[in-house]
Amino acid sequence: MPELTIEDIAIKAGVSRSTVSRVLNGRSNVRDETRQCVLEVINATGYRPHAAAHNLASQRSETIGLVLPLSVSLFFSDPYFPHLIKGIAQACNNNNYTLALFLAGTPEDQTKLFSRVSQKGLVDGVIIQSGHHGDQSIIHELSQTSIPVMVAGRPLQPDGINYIDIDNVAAAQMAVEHLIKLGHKRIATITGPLDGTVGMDRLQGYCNALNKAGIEIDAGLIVTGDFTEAGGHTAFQKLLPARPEALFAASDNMAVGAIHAAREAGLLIPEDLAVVGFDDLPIANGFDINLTTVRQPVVDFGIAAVTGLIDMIKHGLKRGVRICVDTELVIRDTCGASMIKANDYSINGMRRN
Amino acid sequence: MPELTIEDIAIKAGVSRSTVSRVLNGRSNVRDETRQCVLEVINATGYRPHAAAHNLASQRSETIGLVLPLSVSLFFSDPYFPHLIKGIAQACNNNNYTLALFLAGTPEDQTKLFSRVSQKGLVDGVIIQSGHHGDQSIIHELSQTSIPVMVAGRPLQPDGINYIDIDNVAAAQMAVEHLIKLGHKRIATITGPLDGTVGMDRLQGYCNALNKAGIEIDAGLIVTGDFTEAGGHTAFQKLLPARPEALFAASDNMAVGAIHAAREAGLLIPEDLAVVGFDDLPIANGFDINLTTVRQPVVDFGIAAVTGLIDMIKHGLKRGVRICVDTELVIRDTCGASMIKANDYSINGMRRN
DNA sequence: CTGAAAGCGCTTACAG
DNA sequence: CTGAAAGCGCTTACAG
Repeated sequence: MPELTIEDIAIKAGVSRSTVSRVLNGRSNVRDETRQCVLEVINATGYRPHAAAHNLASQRSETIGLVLPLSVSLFFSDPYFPHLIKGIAQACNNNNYTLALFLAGTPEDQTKLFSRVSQKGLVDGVIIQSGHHGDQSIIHELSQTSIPVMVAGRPLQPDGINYIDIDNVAAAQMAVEHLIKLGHKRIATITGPLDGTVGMDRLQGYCNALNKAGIEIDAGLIVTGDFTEAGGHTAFQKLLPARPEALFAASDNMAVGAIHAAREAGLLIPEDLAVVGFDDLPIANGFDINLTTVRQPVVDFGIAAVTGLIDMIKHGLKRGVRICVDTELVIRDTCGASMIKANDYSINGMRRN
Repeated sequence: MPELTIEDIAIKAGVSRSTVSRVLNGRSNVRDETRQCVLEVINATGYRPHAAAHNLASQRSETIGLVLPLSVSLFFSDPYFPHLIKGIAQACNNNNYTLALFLAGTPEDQTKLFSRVSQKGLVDGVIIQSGHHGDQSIIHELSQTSIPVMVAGRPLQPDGINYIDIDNVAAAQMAVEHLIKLGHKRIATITGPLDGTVGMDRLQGYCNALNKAGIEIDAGLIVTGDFTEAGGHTAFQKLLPARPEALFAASDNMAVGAIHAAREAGLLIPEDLAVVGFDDLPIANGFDINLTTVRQPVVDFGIAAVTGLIDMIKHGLKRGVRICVDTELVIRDTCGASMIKANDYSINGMRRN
């Protein structure tokens, strides 16, 4: 088929370009009969407007950029990111936005990224994943431009920055409080990397729960992990001498690794070791483990990030927006029988301001 | 800073818009002195041309689309995809292309995808991941448009289609031949899903090797897996009664799962079971397993896909292009000592036509 | 080597 | 409710 323009459609429909444009953009000021006629021609010809022409004339690219900075090396091992991307892609599709992916592969990429992403006419808004220290500068640089930015995950210095996050402190606290209510005292934790807010916050939640219960914090029960299964395996081997009776792992991957390590050491789950994880991603780890864990709705998280961003794109840039997505404790088999219902623990209400 | 246009730069540099445009696009027909002067103004002002205006006037979007169809559910569990995306993103960055990601989340997405991707002025070319049967139609539809398409992985009906792949048959055959040379006869395999070419081809390679060595194929030694660690674990439990002395797993994830299952059954690796995997992704599984495996250079694969696509974008659409990326057998500890050097096995030369 | 001018294919006040 | 016209910010033959 020949490359049709809006002009061709106008002629075929016997109207002006303006009218075709109005129909295309769903404006209301078109007579119903005219609209039908134009739509018929569009459907018959399979016409789709030229994206670049539309973008130039309307000064909107209908494209959202997703920036994954260097430090997101977990991109390669953590199923979190595919699910996040799924949510973001889905929300983009539903809102007729195109998703542009900016993945920093090298430090040079990272520096070039800013100039590419902030090019006029390329993206209408940006979602950027918060990582560790090295990525803070690009977050702040982007947030200072005139283009709307939503950060996924609380950045280290959140002042004036729009971000979406779950309440990692409260979620971790609720997980550990569950273990405490079951009567455990020697509760260990395998943390995430402590150079990012996620790892820090979940450790804070662990400490809060112990403090609140009047249990002394024992450094021998805290080991730093890296969110991977292998990391959880290694970490638990380090914890073994401390003889924990319960474990809060800051990710399901680490929980699974730790459980394997515990079983290799002859421990029974949950009899000898009660375990709570964190994530509950849609595609679980399989195996024969039915993990009690904190569910974070990653896909919905991605959708909410896009929705919040589009809101700014359409209604004007804001600063200091915070979106909090709920988590929920999902009680399964790795903590033993329990009378406590899961929804006693859910953190209520998606809050925004 | 104000939104500068090419006009502003022209005025500041005391030249015409045409000349600024030539400098921006690296044309040679500009006096050196003039070029320097323009570049200085550009650097001083931080000017970047408006993407949409450039796209419209030049009829190039400098954007590549990556389509991940529905069936790529492995997207959520297989580290293959992040690495592929890394290679693609890196090559896009290096060639100053933007990467647009089209991820089909639902069957409705899948049908809408075609119309979005093929919109004029949006992408200059498309890379689409080959999956199983359900995705063949979108591959063929896209390949029939006037926009260059490169399929990642051989599609089921490859006629007239451009694709890039590794030689899965030869690679699997080389892995199994290694086991045969080590003296093994009862060689099992855990395959990938058999509704895609990857799983089919690696099984074919396994069969080829056995046939060539005059070893009878025993259906009891063949179990279908799903490329995941948990799947490999389950699959090996099914293989146990058949008492294999060696195993070719069609992915490293499955190999790791199988090794865990074997150890749980009291088998020693490699003494009781020699294992070869497939993938050797940059970020391995950790653990204490030093896997002998077939290395496929996924990142380079992504780069080659982009390079091949850009070649078509710049030098005209082609049909039936085939790019083959090399694999290599990497001998480590899971097959026992061996005198055979790894590079005796490499499949030589990146071939193109 | 450089500039004036037409054109890329849309959108959007403006006028009616 | 509809159309003529200007404009979005570039690129690219064409002429010199």
